[in-house]
Amino acid sequence: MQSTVTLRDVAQAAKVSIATASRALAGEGLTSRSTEARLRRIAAELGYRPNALARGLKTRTTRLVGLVVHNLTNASFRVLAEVVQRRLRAEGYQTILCITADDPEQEAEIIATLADQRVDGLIICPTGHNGARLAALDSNGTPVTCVVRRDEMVEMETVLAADPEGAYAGTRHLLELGHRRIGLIVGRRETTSGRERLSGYRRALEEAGIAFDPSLVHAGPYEPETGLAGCRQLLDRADRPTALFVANHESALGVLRGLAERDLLVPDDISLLCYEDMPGFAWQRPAISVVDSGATAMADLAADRLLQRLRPNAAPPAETAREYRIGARLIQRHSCRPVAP
Amino acid sequence: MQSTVTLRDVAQAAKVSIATASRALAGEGLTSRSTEARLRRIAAELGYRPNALARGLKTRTTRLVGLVVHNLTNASFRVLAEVVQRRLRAEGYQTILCITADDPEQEAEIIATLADQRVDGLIICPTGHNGARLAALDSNGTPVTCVVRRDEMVEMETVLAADPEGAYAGTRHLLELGHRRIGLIVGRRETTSGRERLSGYRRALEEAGIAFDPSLVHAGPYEPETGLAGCRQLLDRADRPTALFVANHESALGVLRGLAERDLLVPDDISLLCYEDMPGFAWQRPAISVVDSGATAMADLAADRLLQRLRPNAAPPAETAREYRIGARLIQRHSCRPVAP
DNA sequence: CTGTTAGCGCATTCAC
DNA sequence: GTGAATGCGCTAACAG
Repeated sequence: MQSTVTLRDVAQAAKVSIATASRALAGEGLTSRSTEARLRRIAAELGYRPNALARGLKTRTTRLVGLVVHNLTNASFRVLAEVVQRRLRAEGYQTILCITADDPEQEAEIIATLADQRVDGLIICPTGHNGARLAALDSNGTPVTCVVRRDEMVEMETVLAADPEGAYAGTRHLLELGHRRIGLIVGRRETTSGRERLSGYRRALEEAGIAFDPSLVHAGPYEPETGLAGCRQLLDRADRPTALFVANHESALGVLRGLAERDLLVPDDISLLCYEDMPGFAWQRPAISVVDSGATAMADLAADRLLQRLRPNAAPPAETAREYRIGARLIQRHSCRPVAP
Repeated sequence: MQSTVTLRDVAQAAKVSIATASRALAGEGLTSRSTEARLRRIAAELGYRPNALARGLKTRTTRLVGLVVHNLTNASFRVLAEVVQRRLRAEGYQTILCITADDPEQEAEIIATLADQRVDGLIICPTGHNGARLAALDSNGTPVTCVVRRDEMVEMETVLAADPEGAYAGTRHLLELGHRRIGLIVGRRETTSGRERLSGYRRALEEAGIAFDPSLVHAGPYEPETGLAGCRQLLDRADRPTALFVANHESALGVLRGLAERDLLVPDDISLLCYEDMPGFAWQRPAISVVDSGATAMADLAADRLLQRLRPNAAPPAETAREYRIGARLIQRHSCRPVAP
């Protein structure tokens, strides 16, 4: 039992006022060299640690930031959590991780609680139903940075993947290999990524002069089951697609399963391209080609942006919130092959 | 700009003292029914939200708990993060998630920072090098619950998987299918799980009257590479094992890869059993049998234990810290088969 | 049942 | 360069 050594204890031990102690330990040359050193030593000996609550109450800054995501299963969120956490800690911030399950009500409650804790900032993948709350927070001086999804209701600093371009590049790649019937498994239209990836796919087809065939598209929730269902649906067609573009990342497992069910070999029988890289894809046999959406870069940029606005000096309130896009990259491995002539 | 409405604003608006306002909103019948209702209404109208910092400073309780894990890649940690987060939030606690990367120094810093924030409690998978700090925290009134790994240096409440029994059960299963040469890929001896799973494996062999052959064991860090290396090593033997028990969970990907390299079919050419279930295993083709170490149950129990000690009434300081074990379960899918006669 | 008074631990203004 | 005093927002005695 030793804890709870306060600034006053340090001051008493050093026979100075508590104010001096505070200044010495702040260490910005507000005290004499000697007392500063002395106080520092005594504080260390006593094991003094400033009470973050008291400090926060006084300074109105907690060095806490909230990170709000839908889950930790999705690879992007996982990367986001790890990267943001690390980046912020390097700058002396603690990360409070919260999970909304993509539920607006939970999200609302979480935002409120985070505000109660007086977090200094917030990085969030919004559900899209609490934009007003986020905007209020932001304009009250708590910077909010959105990631992965945009909240359509309101203008806010947002870091997104370049999904239209990524899906375009992926489809294009397949097209260049000679594929004409490309099945697409994608997220629902209600989500930014679902919509944007579909649009990239369509644009690539159009440019290639291929008519868009809605029956080649299977949209569904972000779950393996979607992949399995989509796979079956597409494979049951008389004119089976020669390539599958799995642009709903969580579906990949289901698609792999569906392909195995039909004893279809990748890439001999069918080409396979996925969206969003993850460790499993590279270890797969054959290793699966992907459009890497750049989760790490997104996380880093989100951290950068927030950190930037967190710095005391800066803070031009909002020259209209900017949107950032992280470019996608095609990573060719061994799951795509030219269509047989 | 509306924020920062304080208790005083509410009190003034209601023309009562700030203390009365506090009591009314606390709502434990310390005020008259009518004023309570009135204050509650006014507070809502004004959008009053208590300042968690001020409250924490006063009450010495923050409803913050720290969750410290090595990473978010490991399935157990992911489950831990999701479950603990959800369970605690249901009880009004926020979770501060921190990642140590299994590095004692980072861990030490994290523990200190968490203490600075005056977290009410801590759930941690310890590196094993900061036991003293954890013990100090605990005996200072901040309950600490360890999970997944035990800190050998010190007695503390700990929730672990029943790894010896799990490994025993898994090995036993393979034995009962007639396998005699069972390759084991496992974590390093320095880790609790590495040691314990190895011991379970050995015990099962002994009971079956089979001599332990160290060359059938490949121990290594928790990475896919370990699986690949182990797989190659074991498969290169003249007397190739007829079954592989992958008890270092992260290695599974590498093992799958290694098997594919050699064009070995599971379960026809070789049986495969993994430790720790994860979504991918069930979706694999063939679906992979596993010893489920019960990550969810562990997370729930850890949350239960901490919550229990967080309740105001309870707190018999420490009748010698207890250790809990979550039983493992064998889940049979389609990756194991009797050895050919 | 309600108001007054005192801090929680710290940073900071104002004197000296 | 240092000390005394003030208050951040809230809860908890202590009176009335």
